[in-house]
Amino acid sequence: MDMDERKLRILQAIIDDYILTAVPVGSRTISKKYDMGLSSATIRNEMSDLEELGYLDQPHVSAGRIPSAKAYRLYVDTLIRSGRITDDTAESISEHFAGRLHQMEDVIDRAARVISDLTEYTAVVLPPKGKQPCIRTVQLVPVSDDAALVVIVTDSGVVRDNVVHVSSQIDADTLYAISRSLTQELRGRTLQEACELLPEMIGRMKENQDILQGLYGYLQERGNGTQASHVAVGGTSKMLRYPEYNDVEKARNFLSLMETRDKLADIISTNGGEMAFTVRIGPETGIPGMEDCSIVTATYSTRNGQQGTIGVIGPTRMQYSKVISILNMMGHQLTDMFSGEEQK
Amino acid sequence: MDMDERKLRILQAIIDDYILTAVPVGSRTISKKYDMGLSSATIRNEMSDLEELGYLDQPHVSAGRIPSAKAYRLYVDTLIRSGRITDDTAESISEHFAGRLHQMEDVIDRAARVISDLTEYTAVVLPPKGKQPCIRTVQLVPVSDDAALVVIVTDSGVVRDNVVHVSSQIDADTLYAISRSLTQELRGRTLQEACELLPEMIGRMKENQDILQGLYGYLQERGNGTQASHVAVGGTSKMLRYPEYNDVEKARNFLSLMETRDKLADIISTNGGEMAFTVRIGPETGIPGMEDCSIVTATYSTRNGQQGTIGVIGPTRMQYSKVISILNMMGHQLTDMFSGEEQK
DNA sequence: TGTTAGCACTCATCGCCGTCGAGTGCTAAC
DNA sequence: GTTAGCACTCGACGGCGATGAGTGCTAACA
Repeated sequence: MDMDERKLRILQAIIDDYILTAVPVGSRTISKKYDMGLSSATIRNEMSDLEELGYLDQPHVSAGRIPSAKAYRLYVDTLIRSGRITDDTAESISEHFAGRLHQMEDVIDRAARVISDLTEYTAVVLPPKGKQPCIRTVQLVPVSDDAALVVIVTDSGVVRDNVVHVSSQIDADTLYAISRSLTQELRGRTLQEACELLPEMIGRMKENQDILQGLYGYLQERGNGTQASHVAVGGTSKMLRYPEYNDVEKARNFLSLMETRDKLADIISTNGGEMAFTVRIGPETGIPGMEDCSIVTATYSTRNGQQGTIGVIGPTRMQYSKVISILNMMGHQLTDMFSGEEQK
Repeated sequence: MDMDERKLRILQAIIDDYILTAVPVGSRTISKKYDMGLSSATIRNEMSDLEELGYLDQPHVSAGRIPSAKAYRLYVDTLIRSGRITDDTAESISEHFAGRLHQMEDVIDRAARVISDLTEYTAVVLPPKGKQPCIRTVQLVPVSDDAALVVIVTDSGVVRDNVVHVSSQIDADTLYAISRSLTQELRGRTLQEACELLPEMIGRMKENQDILQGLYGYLQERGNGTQASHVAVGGTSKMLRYPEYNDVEKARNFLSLMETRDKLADIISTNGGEMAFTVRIGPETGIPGMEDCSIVTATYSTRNGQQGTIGVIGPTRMQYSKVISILNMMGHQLTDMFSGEEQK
């Protein structure tokens, strides 16, 4: 026994229905609501076959069937292949970015909110990351009599930094001079390279050692781990709308996962990196306690090839087609924003 | 009939017990667990009086009593007056700030997490705000050939800024010169004043008009509203630990409130501003749907007198003494950090 | 050989009801 | 003023039968 056209149509109907209602779907429902021209008895036989094939599960003997992870997988794969992805929300997305957004974090936050609002699921957005950005300019700005701000501009166009920093009574012009020489020495290096280079420089430049020391300390910290710093999450509470999370215990689990941002970043960041989309269904996520969640992710990229990730977390019976289409749009939108002129 | 010493002691015992157990407390419990030297019958009479006085409520005839908002109010007031606030977590708090924190936002975030971890409730931290900070330095840093970054350092010691910005092919030295003259013109002004001043300057300086235009646009946006931008929240999901939020409906309400950061900021920011503490109990919060929440807030201040707020949101039967003591410590800690040397 | 009608069977859900026990209010005695 | 005793209330819990959705199987039909 194997999959034929009719089985496929029935499976499709079952999945569609289950996504809508979250209730185990029975043979009668299929034969009536989705006029197949078949009686419930026939559907029943087919459903029995589908169960044997591993596409359907039965919560208990006298309940309807629910799609298994394998079924969703098939569903999603054919969905993507057939390109059944609507574009009707296209302008809606760019509207949401109407106001000017300066900081990258603002963009990320906004994106998470928009995705969540459009999909009605929880959304996560990771900032671009990838090959280490190169330093373009280093500049010191006086903050108070004994502190200066270090601004490091990298070639990702996005400015990552500002650390504050002691030094004994230096006027603005001197600081500028120091900035110039720092820029000359460090331009084109990655942050890590700069970090390795600094000890030697500290030995060389005797004056202003304290500034360099501070810069060194800052870079060291920056290098280690804090990479996955700003994860934007939108619509955390939306998950509670779905009956599968009516259990308070489950809800708490989910929410505390959403709160530990670094774990979340790990989960969302697609290890592959090549693919436009990743859809992980239920157990495929590999996260204990998320067996009835699915995670859909897409990537966007910046001018210099860094990649960021956007993702949606929802119940396994998620509206995949809608979610994928929205992530698709949003990915393009973000890519445009980050590769276009920075002024936008 | 009025409040006497014994009634007070009984009320205290009831509140203590209810805070611990979240279960309506009966007369027998009081007479046995908190040896008052009184039989349950006597307690019963007193409880009846306390109910008449409005300090106790009865969910239904044959259940125990639960403290009313009025009772908590009394409890908190005597608590604060008597200074029953322990200091045992003092060093624990400063430990949590061991790693150097550069950005104000990092401090705020960390503070929210620490408060939440120590209290076991949801914590909210607002950044300092108050009188408009004055500009100390304006500096332009080249980002790419046709964009520059504006860094505005204010006297709050905290640097709030960076906007990116077009201009046609200017080299670093010219940018520095422009920065100097901008600093000269704008030093000591508030952001709003600067905003008003700019149109005139735009007329005067013919070259580099585009930079000024961009700066103007940025300041205008910055002035309007986006003040309450970065609210830090910690331990959102902690609220679900408490039986009063076992209802999914309630939980969702609460969580979506936590997600709309601007509303949250409104709620938390103490309008008085003078007081060290604010404790709003149940209906006192004035927020529909939060009748069984209490909000405790405290303030901290920065070097130049700006004030920030830290707060805890929990069930009305919150451990007020613990919460107040922790907020107290944390307030001092933050005040120290923001008024001390910036290097910390 | 595939489809369908019919039927017995399963099982979760719901409302009903009696029991249990915590807690109260009242009264009378100390 | 305090306490013991007692009747009473009422939510929580568990057992029970009815209900109904849904299945699997069998036999008849095209």
